[in-house]
Amino acid sequence: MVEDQAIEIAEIFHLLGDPTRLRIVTCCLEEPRNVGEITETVGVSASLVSHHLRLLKATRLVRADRRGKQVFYVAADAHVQKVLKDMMDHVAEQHREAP
Amino acid sequence: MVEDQAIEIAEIFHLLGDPTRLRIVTCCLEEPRNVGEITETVGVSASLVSHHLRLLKATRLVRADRRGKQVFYVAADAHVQKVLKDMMDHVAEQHREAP
DNA sequence: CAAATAATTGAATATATGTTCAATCGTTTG
DNA sequence: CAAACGATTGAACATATATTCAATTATTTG
Repeated sequence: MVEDQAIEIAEIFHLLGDPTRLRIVTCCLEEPRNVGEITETVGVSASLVSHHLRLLKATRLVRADRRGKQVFYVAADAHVQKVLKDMMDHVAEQHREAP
Repeated sequence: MVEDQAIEIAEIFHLLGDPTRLRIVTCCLEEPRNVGEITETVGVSASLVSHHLRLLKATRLVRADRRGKQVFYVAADAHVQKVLKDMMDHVAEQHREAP
């Protein structure tokens, strides 16, 4: 892996590496969710959600789509889903090894 | 995804979210590498490598194995490899969409 | 147009984190 | 046993980052 690749990939991992942000991404993984829904689901302030969404959008981990007063966010693509799935498998595996 | 899961998974992403640490993991992904080799490959001080390896070992992303004066580290399991592969695919996809 | 709703923004802050440097530990070897 | 080598540790520090709060922007609706 070259330096540039490492930096770019690390940047994405870093974004997923915050619990609040990870839950935000997970929340709009299957279907588009507006900020209100995300706020409720994740259980933090709309302001904080918005700050995090800005970062996620900037790195294209989510896409935004305004419909009237509301803005809907959805996770970028299938790769992110696979990454999350693999990671859940990893965690499950770890728990099996050391319960 | 429940809160505990999110925290645990985020913790792992967080570890992979630092370029230096990501390169350390990548370095010992295929076969065990001693700290000297890692230091050379990644191009940072042995001290820094050691600090990062401690974190990676604590979260079981790598395993340590001392052989004489040297300590060899190897990435934990196949899931990590898959996660990295999916993430590389994601980055490649992004570049295809917006070159 | 004014009020209401939904979301964003910026400043401020407390905390976390990556890195460096010097000292120390464990193992081998002369 | 002392010297050498490889790796780890702890303290110190500068920087980055998550969160809060108040103010502001967009959009709809009365």
